[in-house]
Parts: sequence; C-alpha cells; structure tokens
Amino acid sequence: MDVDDRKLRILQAIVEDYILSNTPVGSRTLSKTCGLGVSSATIRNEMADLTEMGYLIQPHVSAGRVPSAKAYRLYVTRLRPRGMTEQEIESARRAFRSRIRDMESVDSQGAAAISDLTHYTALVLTPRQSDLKVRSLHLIPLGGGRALLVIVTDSGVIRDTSIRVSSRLDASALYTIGQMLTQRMQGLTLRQMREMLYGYAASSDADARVLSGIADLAAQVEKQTETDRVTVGGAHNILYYPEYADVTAARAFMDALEDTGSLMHLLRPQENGICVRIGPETGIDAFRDCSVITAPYRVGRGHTGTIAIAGPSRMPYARMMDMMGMFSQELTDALSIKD
Amino acid sequence: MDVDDRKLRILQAIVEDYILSNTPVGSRTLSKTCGLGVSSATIRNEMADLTEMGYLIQPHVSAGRVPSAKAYRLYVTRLRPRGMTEQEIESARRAFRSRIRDMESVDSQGAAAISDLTHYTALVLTPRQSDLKVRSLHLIPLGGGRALLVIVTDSGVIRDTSIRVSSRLDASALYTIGQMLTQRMQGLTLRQMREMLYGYAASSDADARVLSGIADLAAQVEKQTETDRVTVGGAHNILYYPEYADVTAARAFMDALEDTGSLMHLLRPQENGICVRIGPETGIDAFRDCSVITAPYRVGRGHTGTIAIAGPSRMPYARMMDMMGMFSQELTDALSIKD
DNA sequence: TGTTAGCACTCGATTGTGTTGAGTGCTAAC
DNA sequence: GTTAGCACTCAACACAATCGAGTGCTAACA
Repeated sequence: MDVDDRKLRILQAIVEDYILSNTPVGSRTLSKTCGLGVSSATIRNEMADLTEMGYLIQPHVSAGRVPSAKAYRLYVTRLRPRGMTEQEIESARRAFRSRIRDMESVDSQGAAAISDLTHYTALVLTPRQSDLKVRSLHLIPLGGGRALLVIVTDSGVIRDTSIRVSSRLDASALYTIGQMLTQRMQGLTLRQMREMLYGYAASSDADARVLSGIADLAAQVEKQTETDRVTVGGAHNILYYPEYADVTAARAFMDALEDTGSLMHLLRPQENGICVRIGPETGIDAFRDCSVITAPYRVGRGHTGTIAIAGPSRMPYARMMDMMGMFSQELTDALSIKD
Repeated sequence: MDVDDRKLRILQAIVEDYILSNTPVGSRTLSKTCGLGVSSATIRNEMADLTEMGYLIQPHVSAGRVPSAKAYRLYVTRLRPRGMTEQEIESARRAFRSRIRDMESVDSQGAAAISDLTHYTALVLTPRQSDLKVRSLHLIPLGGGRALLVIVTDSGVIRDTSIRVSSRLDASALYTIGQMLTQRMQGLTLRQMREMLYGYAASSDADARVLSGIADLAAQVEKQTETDRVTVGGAHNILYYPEYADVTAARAFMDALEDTGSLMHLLRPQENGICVRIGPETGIDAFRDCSVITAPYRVGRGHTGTIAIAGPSRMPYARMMDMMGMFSQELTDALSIKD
C-alpha cells in the first residue's frame, strides 16, 4: 500500500487540524474541511489505511485520529505549506534585532529573545572555542593584585577573566606584558596558547614569573574554552501547552533541559542547515512527544553554534522553520566581524 | 484571648508538621506528637481558639488545620527552632563556593547555585551601578572599526561593551586614548561620566571626535548602569512542590517572575539583613501563598544587591534563613576587593 | 476550672453506575 | 470505488452511595 495523493491530502488536513485544535480529528469534520468532496465513509477507509501504515494513532476506538511522529515527519519533508509571509518575517526580524544589541551575551539574550518570539523553549549551543585563533591579549589592572585578562580572537569573541598578578605591576607594566604576550601568542589557537602557558608555568622562565598565577590563568582559559555551553531560555513556555497540563510531564521536560550532556548531543552542529527532529528522532526519552528545530549560526570563520526550539510535536513546522532561519541569519550577521 | 505558652507549642507543632507533610494537621496526631500529654479534645479546644485568632485555617469542617500566614509570621519571629548545624552550613558553603568561581557573572551563577542548593527559586538583584566611581578606562582594539571599552570601578565591577571607533586608530592609539580618558574621568561616578560623554558628543571638541560613536557609548553606559537587574534561577524547582501540582498555579508563579518591576520592589535592599516576607507581605498577588527570604550582599563599598529565594509558604524557615545568611556572606566576600 | 470520653455530624475523597455522544468498522447498495 | 446505514465501542460526564478523618458539643470527672 502506498501513500497516494488523496491520502497525502487527508494526512495534511489531519495534521493541520490537530496542530490547531489539539483534539483527535474525526472523519466527519475532515470530510468537510479537506476539500476532497468525498463522504466521511470514504475518509474513514483512507484513515484506516493510514493508521495501518503507522501515520495515524487512535487514542481509543471511538476517538478520532492523531498524527504520529511518522506523520509529522512526512508532513515536514514532503508537504510544507503556509510558512510565514515576508511581512511577518520582517517584523519578527526587527523584534529579534532589537533584543540582541550586545554581542557579549548572545547566548542568554538570544535564548530569551527566541523563546519570547516563538513561545517555545529556546536552546543555544555556544561552540567550543579552543580552535579560535588568538589575535591579541590585554591585561587591565583591577587593583588589589588582580588584573583582567582580555583575549581577542579572530572571530571577535572576547573571553575575559580576572586573574591574580603581582601587585607590584602597574598599568603600563601590564600593558607592556600584554603586548609581549600578544607578540608570542598571536596566531595560535586558544588550545595552543593554553599549552604554551602551561609550559611557561612549568619552566621557571623569567617572563613567566611576572604573572604569579600563570597556571591558574591557563586553567581558566581551558575551562572557558574547552567545553561547549548550552543556554536554555523560556522553559516555562511549555506550561502554556495543554500537552503539559500534567505537572509530571512538565517536570520531565524541564529535567531533560538540565541534562546538558544529551542536549549537546542533540544540538551538535549539522551540515544541512535547519533541521527538524520529531519525537523519538531527538534521541531523548523525555522528548518522546516533542519536536526540536535546530539551526546553525556562524561565529567568525567557520565556527558554528546552534540555536534550537523545543516544544510539543504538534508544532506549526513551516512557520517555525522560517523563524529559525531568520534567527540563524541574524545571529551570524551580528557575530561576524566586518573587516 | 492571648497566645499562651501551650498555644504556642501547639502552633509550633502544627507548623512543623505541616511543613513536612503538606496535609492539614488533626487533633489526634497532634496530641501524640506535640508532647504536651493532653488529650485530643483539649488540643481541639486550643485549636478552635487559634482558628478564631486567625492563626489556623480550616480548609473544610472535617479536615485538620493549616497554618495561616499569620501563623508562619509568629513562627518566624517568636519561635525559631532547628536551623542548620554548623557542619551542614559548612558543607553547603563549600558547595556554593565552588560554583561562583568567576566574579563576572555572579548574577546567573549565583542564581543557579542558590536555587540548586535550596531547591527553591532564586532571585538575584544586581544593584544599579551609576553611583560607582570610575577608576580607569581602557580601549582594546577588536578590528573592523570596533573596540572593547572596559570600565574599572572602585567596587571592582567591570562593565565592558563593544563600541564603534575610527578604524584608523591602532592599539597604541587606543591605549593612549584610554589613558587620557582615565585621567579625565577618574573619580567620577558612572552617572557623571555619562553626562560628560554626552557633553563631549554635543560639543565638537577635537578629543571627542576620536571616538566616532561617543554618544553611542554614553547611551550604552547608561543602559547598562542605570537600571537594576533581576536574575531568576531555578524557576522549575517549584514544580516539585505539591502546592503547584496544578499547572495554572505554576504558570501564575512563573508569570510573576517575569514581572521584573514588582520583583525589584520586592528585592529592594533592606537595612535589616535577612528578611522574610510571608504570603501577602510580599505585595505580589501571585505570591499570596509563597514566602520570600531576602538577604543583602555588598559589592565593594556600600553598594548592595539582594539575593532571595521564593517558594511555598510551607518552608523550613530557620534552615533557609541560615542558608541565605551564608550565601550573603560568601557573595560579599567574593565581591569585595582586597586592597 | 480545666480536662477528657463519647457521640453525632460534616464533608471531601473514593468508588460505582448509568447515560451520552462522538466516532468507528462493517455491510450492502449504488 | 463510493456511500448510506447501522450496530458497536468507549471516554467523558453526571450522579449516587459509601467511607472515614476530623470536628464541635455535651456531660462527666479531677
């Protein structure tokens, strides 16, 4: 048995009805709305086929049908109707732009903006940065034997940490040390730099000793750059979906959001742009009835992060994919250095 | 009628039983647990009195009694038993310390740590910073006509923003400008500095023009320093309390957390250290059945922020107050500059 | 005067029983 | 292949019955 055109149209009508109503769709209503001009009995026959093929699920015998994950998958890949209009996208774009003014905290601001604009839970994977190339290093005196280390990389992303230094060093001394460090480290990746710093710390090199906490520094750099980071925003949005009227369901969802390990796996950058994972495709048990739409964004040259939204599988996929595409564009734009 | 010693003991037993069980407390169980050696009938008489006085609430005629906000208030002010042991505090302290390594993002890290350690929702009010005094200013080249502005203040808090500069300026030129700016601005408050910057932008002063986006800069400084910020962490924790088994309740709570205006009012620093607001005392309608414990923390000299936890009024007050005291100490410690 | 045993009473929670109605599957006719 | 007709199913709802924890009150007691 294959999915002919009529079955496809019926399936589409069911999916779209269910996305709006969140109630099982019956043959009667369907015969009116799907526009095929056939009776409910015919629809019933088709629906029985679609159920047998695994596209529809019957909660119980006298209820209508609910789309399965397989149905959504078909819906997303073979059908893709009604995305957002150009105007809708533009107005969302403006709203998004106004919310990511500062590049520094793109993760938290981005997650907040994305969740607010989509009404889903937003995820932002900030990529590991140990492959970024060092452009320059700067030391700024904070007083009290501490200095702020600012690392400028080729992607414009800035890492800053406060480190301990000898309190004898004044502003200009620190400036000079910064210049010296820049000279030595320029062009290295952050990982290479870290290793070089560990090397200095091990040797009792005269230059090394000017920074009393140089091993500390290397460790800090490692900590901040070696791991990906996942930021979650708008988790509470799911409470507004009737799917999560049961608190235990909501709890399971939120607990899954705390498991950064599996989230990272889920958000691992994909080659192929915007990517939809439906239900079991997410690989996360608590997301069995959820869908996740991911989109990459580029930071500088080639380093990619991921943004995502997560919500009930009953999701207006086309619209959300348009949204995610726009977010991805905007972030990449905002984070690229123009020079 | 006044609250004599026996009434007090009964009230205490009820509050403590209810905090643990979250079910209305009956006279029968109470006569066994409160250790007064009187029968349930006697207890019933006392409970009737306490109900009349407004300390207890009867959900319905055949249920036990539930403490009112007034009862919790009495419990917190007149009785205060069983806080945390020295060991418990020390072990929590160690856990907390290990989680606020970086001073930079004390708000988000602090909120996360506090909510994890208390299992309540954590709030952090980062104080307005426009009264902080400028210690030094630094400009770091980012390439592409942008520079990072770092402002070091007397409390060691650093604000950094990326601003637009003339692309002709190289690292050393920016360093010199930074020194110059430091000379002029040192000792001013951030607010005064902002006004001076606006002044520069208005005049066509030669010095002003080196920074092409000087008005932009002033606006940024204003935006980042003029407003208090509230950071929320662990909002999902409330889903674990049976009080919020109903999603609408959980939703109301989370919505209240989005209303930064009233939260700020709630978190406005208090003179008197750790402060407990019970139910209506919070002044927030959605927190009618919640309690909020706030504690101040000091940033540098005199500028205070606030940390808080929010959760069901049924809360182990003494333990939580001990916790908050410890957090407050630790944060103040971590944020004070030793020089 | 305070305490206690006894007892009738209340009312939420639980369980059980119809009733309803949306929606199905099947069959026979078109 | 399509459709009308019809028996059937089963969640949802409403309603009644039962249960029991806990009360308030009264009368007896120390």
